[in-house]
Amino acid sequence: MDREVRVRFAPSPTGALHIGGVRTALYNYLLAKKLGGKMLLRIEDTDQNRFVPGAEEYIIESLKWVGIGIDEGIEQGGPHAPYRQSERKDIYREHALRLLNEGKAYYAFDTPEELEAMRERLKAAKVDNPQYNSITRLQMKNSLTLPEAEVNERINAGEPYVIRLKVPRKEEVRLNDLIRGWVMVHSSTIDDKVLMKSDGMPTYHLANVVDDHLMEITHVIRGEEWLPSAPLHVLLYRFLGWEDTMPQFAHLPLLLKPDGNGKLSKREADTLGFPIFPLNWNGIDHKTGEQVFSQGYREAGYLPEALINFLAFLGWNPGTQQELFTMNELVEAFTIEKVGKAGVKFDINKAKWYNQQYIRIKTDEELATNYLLPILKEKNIDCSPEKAAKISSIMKERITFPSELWSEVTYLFDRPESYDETVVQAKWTSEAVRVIADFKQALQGLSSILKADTAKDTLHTVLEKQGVKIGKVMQALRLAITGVGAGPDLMQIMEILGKEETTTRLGNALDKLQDRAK
RNA sequence: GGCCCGUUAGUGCAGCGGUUAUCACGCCUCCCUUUCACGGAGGAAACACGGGUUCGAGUCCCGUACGGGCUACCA
Repeated sequence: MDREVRVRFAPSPTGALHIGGVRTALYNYLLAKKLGGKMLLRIEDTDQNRFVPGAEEYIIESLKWVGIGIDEGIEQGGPHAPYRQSERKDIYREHALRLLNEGKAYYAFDTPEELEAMRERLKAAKVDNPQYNSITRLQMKNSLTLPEAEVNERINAGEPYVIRLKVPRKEEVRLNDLIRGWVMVHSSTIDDKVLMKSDGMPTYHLANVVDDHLMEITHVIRGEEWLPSAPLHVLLYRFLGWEDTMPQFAHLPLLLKPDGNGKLSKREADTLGFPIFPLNWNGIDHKTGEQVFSQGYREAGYLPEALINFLAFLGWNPGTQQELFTMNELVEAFTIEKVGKAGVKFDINKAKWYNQQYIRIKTDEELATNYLLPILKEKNIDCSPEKAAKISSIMKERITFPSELWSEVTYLFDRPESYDETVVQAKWTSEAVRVIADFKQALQGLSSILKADTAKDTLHTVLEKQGVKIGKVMQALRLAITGVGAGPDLMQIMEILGKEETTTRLGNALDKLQDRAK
């Protein structure tokens, strides 16, 4: 029974794609590629109340950005189209009816109020887990308790109804999870789940099982929140006669809050100051109805390869000591058995570290054209590609986000207006002033272009002549040129600034700070 | 409450019956250096607890505690 490996990522378009969803998609993708299989994207839009316009496009764009390729889905089509569940209603209905005819499901007419009353009644009677099941269904309004004639009458009259699964009273349901091993659940703890809602849409459970079977899915990799209902799904496969081709299940540990307890939420991410969505998202809050904006990882300056590497290591580890993996290397190294079982606390620091690593392996030109130049253009600052590459070169080992290519060295584009007071007080000495004055003169006497090497030689000549050690003046010199006390190599900065600009700045500093020397 | 899943340093992990318990992030110290970073060398820091099984347990079993998930005509 050698089937082609087929996995799916099946999000609901109820809003932006959560970062945990990206990880789930990633693990699916890695497994598919590792095993030479296919990755499908299926949109599970069966809840009409929670449907959010734009969410589907957002999901697609997010996956593209991080580099998770889809083989079959709404964009690329495929042999099992449509890949949007709302367009497959007839298929689900057909299967629900089949279960009905075979006595494995039944119609139920109970109103929400009646269901609520039933739960209240059971709670009052100290029942641990109030549910619609093999016992309680006998007291409810359904095709098991009502005469057939009445059932038909109600349906023909257009009365709302749902179709429920007739879960057996006493049965052990087992499933062998790829990550957790055997999980056993007694059918008495599973209730008679609704399969078809009164609006004609299937619930997740039915649609999921039907589609996974029809789409020939071999591995279901999803979040741990689905583990409790997995036995129900096993039951559905059995009732539909599909048990021999039932996919293998793997339930991923959840992403938890960095501190405290609970699963990672948007609210928590907001207060801790890191993104929860891959891309910027403009949406409306379901509860308040207000317009809300969330910054995405992309816009916050995270590189997709860094995000992927970080996410891959949240709950998975290759067992070696390699930390940096390209997508292809991840594919190569991935095994589902190496996925951990415990919930994972989300630590944004590690993501930042990965970002640094990936920035550093980019070429100066890449950094310049993809990040620095666009920023400068937006700020209306003129800069040659060569100069931008040079700046990238001296900055890339010092930054976490590409935006810092500019923000950390704004003095390369604007002359300092003021000087860091603490540095002035500590380092602006009369000795330094003498050296800077001489250095300025020497620089002016230089012919043509200023290179870092010549700047250094020139400085040393002055230093030697005056008998001053370099350590005594460097900070002051840096202050004069940049206005601040720290930054990349000063000689490189002078080269970038050029002779004219450097000497002008030295003159300015000498002027402005002339009374401050100690 | 009930059901299910889990528990190695602050965080992410390695370990798959016998190790001085691995590596990385973060933190601290020192070195390098014109500063800050980078880099290098060190350091502090963990098997939740209690019972078993075994010559031997972080590794297997049971219990407790703690954490998480589910408990909808949401996914």
